[in-house]
Amino acid sequence: MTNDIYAQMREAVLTALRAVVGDVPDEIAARVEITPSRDPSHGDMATNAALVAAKAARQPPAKLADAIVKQLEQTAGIARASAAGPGFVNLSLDAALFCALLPDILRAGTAYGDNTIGNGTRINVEYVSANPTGPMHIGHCRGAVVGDALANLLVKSGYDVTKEYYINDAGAQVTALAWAAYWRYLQAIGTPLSEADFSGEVPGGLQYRGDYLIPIGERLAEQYGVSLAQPDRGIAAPEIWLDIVREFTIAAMMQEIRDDLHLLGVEQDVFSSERALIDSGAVDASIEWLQTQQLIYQGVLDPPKGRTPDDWEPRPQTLFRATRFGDDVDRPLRKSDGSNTYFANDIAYHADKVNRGFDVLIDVLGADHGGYVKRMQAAVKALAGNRDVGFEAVLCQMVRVVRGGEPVRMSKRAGSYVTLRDLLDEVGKDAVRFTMLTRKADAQMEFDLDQAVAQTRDNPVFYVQYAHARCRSVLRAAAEMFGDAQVTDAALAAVSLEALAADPEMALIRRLAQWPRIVEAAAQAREPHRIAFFLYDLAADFHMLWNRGKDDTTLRFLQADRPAETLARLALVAATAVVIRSGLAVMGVVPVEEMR
RNA sequence: GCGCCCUUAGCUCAGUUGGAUAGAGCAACAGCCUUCUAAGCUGUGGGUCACUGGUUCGAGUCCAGUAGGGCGCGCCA
Repeated sequence: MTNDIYAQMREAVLTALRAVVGDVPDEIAARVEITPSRDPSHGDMATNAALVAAKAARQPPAKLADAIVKQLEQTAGIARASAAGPGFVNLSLDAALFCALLPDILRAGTAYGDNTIGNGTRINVEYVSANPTGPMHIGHCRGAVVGDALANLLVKSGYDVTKEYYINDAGAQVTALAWAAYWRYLQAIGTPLSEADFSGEVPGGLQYRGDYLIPIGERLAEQYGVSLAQPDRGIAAPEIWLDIVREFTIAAMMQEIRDDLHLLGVEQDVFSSERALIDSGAVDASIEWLQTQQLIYQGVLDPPKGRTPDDWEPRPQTLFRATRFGDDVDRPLRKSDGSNTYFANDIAYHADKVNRGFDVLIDVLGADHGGYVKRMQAAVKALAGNRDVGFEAVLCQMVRVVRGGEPVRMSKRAGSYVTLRDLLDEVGKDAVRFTMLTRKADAQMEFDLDQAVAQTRDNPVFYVQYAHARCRSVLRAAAEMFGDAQVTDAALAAVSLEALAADPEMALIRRLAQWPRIVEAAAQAREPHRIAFFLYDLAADFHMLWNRGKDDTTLRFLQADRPAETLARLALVAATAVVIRSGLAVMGVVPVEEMR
C-alpha cells in the first residue's frame, strides 16, 4: 500500500479535531481536506478543518483553528502548526517525514501512487469504436489515447477494468463500404464499367472512394476470381456477392484498425460486434424487455422547435420513454418503416454490458455525440432495473492538426495527414500519446506537428523524457563511482537520508509526495491529462535542482569526497525516476534512458 | 428555437472538485556553459478570470441571466 503523507496528515488532523470538539459527524469529516500549500511561506500543507467544523461546533473558525493547532503541535512528525487567514491551519512537517517517503517509493517501484478507491468496482471503458469503413485518422486518435490512459489510471486506482471496442459493423454504412469494395474488385478483374456508370447503379451513390480499398479489391479478385461478377465483368445481383464482400471487407478493415491501435500502444480486451448482437436477437430481446417494463410506446415526435426540417412529416414511431429518466424527449427505437434505429442497437449493446455485470460503464465519445449522452444515461438506468449501474461519458473535442501554425488539410495531397499511421510515422507513438494528453479531453486542441517533435521546453514530451534521461545518466555515472550493486533501487532504499535538506531538494520530495493524491483525483475526475501536467511540473523541479549545481557545486548530486551525501541524493534521483516512470506508464509512454 | 460544452496574461493552456496575494510555457527584456548533457536554468515585465447579478466566512470554480465561439437536434452511425 502506498505511503501517502497527505492521507496520514488527514488522519492526524481528524484526530486533533476530535480531541477539540468531541465527535465529528461523517459528513463534516468528509469535507476535511489537506492540500499542498501554494505559497511555501505557508508551510508544507494546509487544512480547512476548522472552517468546515466551525458551524457544528458553534465556535468561530479562527478560535477552533487555534485549538487544533495546539493539538497538532504535539503530533509526531509535525514541526510547526499555525492558524492563518479565516481559519486555515498551516502545517510544516519534519523533513525526516518527507524523506522517509523515498525508501517507500524505491521499494514500491511504479506501484507507488497506486490506491484503492476503485475497491474492485467492475468498470467498462469503451473507446475508439471507429466504424470499420476506413483506416483510422487523427480524429479517432484522441479518443483512443484518452480512453487507454483512463483505463490505466483506473487500474492503478483499484478498479477492475475491461477495455472494450464496439464494432459498428451493421447498417447502411458498411453496406456502402461493401459496394465501394465491390467496385475495386470489379476494377481488379478488368470491368468495362466507368466509375460514373458504376456509381449510378449503387443505391445512394458510390461512397468511400479512397485508395485504401484498392488492395481489398485485388485480394477479393485473387480469392474469388470472376465468380462475384457477371460474365461480362459487370455488376452481379447483390445476393451473389454482398454478404461475401461485406464480411471480407469488414474483416480486412478491422485488421488494419487493430494494427494501427497496436502501433499506438492500445490493446483492448473485448471487441463487441453490432452485427453479432443483431443476429443473436439481442436487440429485439432488449426492446421486448423494455416493453414489459412499459417503457415503450407508439407515438409521434414533435419537430425540433424553431427549426423544422423541410421534409418533416409527423410519423408514428416506436419510442422509448427516456423522459422518465431525465432526458428531454422520448427517443425513437424504430424508424417509421419499422426497422431499428442505431439507438436501439446501442441499447442492446449497453444491456449486454449491464448483463455482463459491470458497475460502471464509461463511453469515450467524440464531442459530436454529446447529444447522445442523456438518452444513453436514461437507457442504462432503465436497463439496470434495481441494480445501480453508472453510465458516464467522456467527450473528446476535435483535434486540429497544424504545422508551424498553419492548419494541415485533411486531404490526400502529399505532405498532409489523413491517417493515424502517417502521424505515427512522423511523430512517433510516445509523442502522439503524450501530446494528446496535454489538454483536457473536452477542450478543443491543436496538435502542432513541429512542436511534438521539438527538443525544447515547450514540448512537454521532450521535457519530461529529458528529466528521466538525466536521472538515468546520473545513476549510470554513480554506478561507475560506487559499483552497480550500490545504486540499485533496493540498495538506495536503505541509505541514510539525513543529508537531504536544501530547498530545491525538499521541493522535489514534496512533489513526489503528491503523486498518490494526483492519481486519486485524476481517476475520480476521469481526467488522465492531469498526469501529464503533474509530470511536467515534476520535471521542472528536477531540472531546477540539476541546474542549482551550477551556482553551488555542493548541490551537485555526485560528490566524490562525500559518499554519504551522494548516496542520499542518488536515492532522491532514483525515486524521481520511479515516479516519472509510474506516470508515463499510466500515459502509455515508454521512458527513455538517454537522449540522442 | 432547444440541449450540451467552451470563454483565464499578447499567444497556447493549467488551476489540487468552494480556499489565502490566480499559475506555467511561448513571445519580449536581462543574466548563467572549466559541469553528472546549456536539448537546460535564473530573474523582470505582463490579469476587470467575457459581462451582470446571486448563494456564503470565502467564487476563476456553484446558481440565474446576457454576449461571443464550438457541437448536436426523427426515418445517419
